[in-house]
Amino acid sequence: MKKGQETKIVILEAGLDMASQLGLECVSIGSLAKVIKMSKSGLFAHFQSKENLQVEILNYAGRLFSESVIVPSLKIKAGITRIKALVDSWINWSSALTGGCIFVSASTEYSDRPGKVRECLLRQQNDWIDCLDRIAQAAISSGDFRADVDCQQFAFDLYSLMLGFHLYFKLLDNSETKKRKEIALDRLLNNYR
Amino acid sequence: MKKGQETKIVILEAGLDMASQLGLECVSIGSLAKVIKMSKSGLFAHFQSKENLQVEILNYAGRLFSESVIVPSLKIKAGITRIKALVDSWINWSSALTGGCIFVSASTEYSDRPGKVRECLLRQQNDWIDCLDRIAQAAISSGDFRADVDCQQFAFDLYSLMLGFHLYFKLLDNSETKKRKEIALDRLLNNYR
DNA sequence: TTGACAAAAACGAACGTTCGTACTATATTG
DNA sequence: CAATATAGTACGAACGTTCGTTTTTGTCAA
Repeated sequence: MKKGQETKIVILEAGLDMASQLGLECVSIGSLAKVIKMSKSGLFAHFQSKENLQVEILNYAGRLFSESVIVPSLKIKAGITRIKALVDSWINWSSALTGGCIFVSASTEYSDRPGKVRECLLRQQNDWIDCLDRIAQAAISSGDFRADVDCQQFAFDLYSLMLGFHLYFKLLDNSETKKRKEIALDRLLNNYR
Repeated sequence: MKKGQETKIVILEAGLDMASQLGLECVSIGSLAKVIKMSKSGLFAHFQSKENLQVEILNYAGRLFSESVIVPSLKIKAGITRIKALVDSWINWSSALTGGCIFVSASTEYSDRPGKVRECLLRQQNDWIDCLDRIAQAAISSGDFRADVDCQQFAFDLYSLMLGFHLYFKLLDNSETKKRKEIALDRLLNNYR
């Protein structure tokens, strides 16, 4: 790999970390350059604009999410087992980040900020919901879910649950959060069985 | 009311509006002053610091939320009727804001930002969860909920549902969101009945 | 393996603007 | 007339971005 690509990865890694703590909008080129000990202008040259940097951080996070959450769970037998594994790796993903999940924070940050960042995020979120839909379909095929299950409703229910978990876990630091999540998930799955 | 108090309300109103679109951290004193057509320094004098401004915006939002969501629903007969009314006014609350719900965005913004703003937000969120808990307790007393219902779990479930609704509604602009919410709410209530 | 050389990458300085905050002075209010 | 409220000006720092220069890298001939 060429030198420039290596540097870019270092930048994106630090950028993701910073975005997870402060939000994408507060990732400043100056502070990011300071963290990885390079010059503002040298860093800037890799992206040509702050907006591009933000989009690339988001895409970098998307690749990581795919690698550590989606791909592994698709290797597991379809159905409830897969869904539970997915939830586990999903939680690990957001726990691994210094701050909160970047997709959660970006979703609130950019719901009213037109531009490339918002468009990128929207694409990612819709893809993710489609992915959840397909996982529910596979659960129908495997016989774990009833045949008449509304897969888009499943996606909504599961995503909602994870958002609740994220709030309780990251902001409120509630000690019973894992238990709450477990109960809610069991109830959710029972409703579709 | 004194002149200063009137001005302060104008500021907080505009500040809440801006915070709902851009997030509390991006409410700048300069841009806010421009919006309400007064000088930066004149506006600043009301708060002595940006942090105080943010805290006051949050408390202003809290008072509004209490007036338009909590108080009205407590006037309704306890139980399922009250809960449904609460959800309705909760949705109206976040629809009325130009951007998203300020509590949702602030929750992700300040989960890793120590300071007065975070402390204020934490207090509000814990109060709100306690409020949901008491509403569930009242539903038990009224006979709508089973006696063994875990009220804190109810709070978690309902808050999760609302967070999902908020994401679908504000970012994804999903046309089926209201239907999804309705289905999830009915299922939630049935589980506690 | 080395030396030369072009391409790529990183740098430092500066641009104009905005940030939050601190002062002092002028208007407005009670 | 005193108290309160608003305006004006200035500050140092940080913002994103541009520029020209220097350093580092990869390639190819010797």
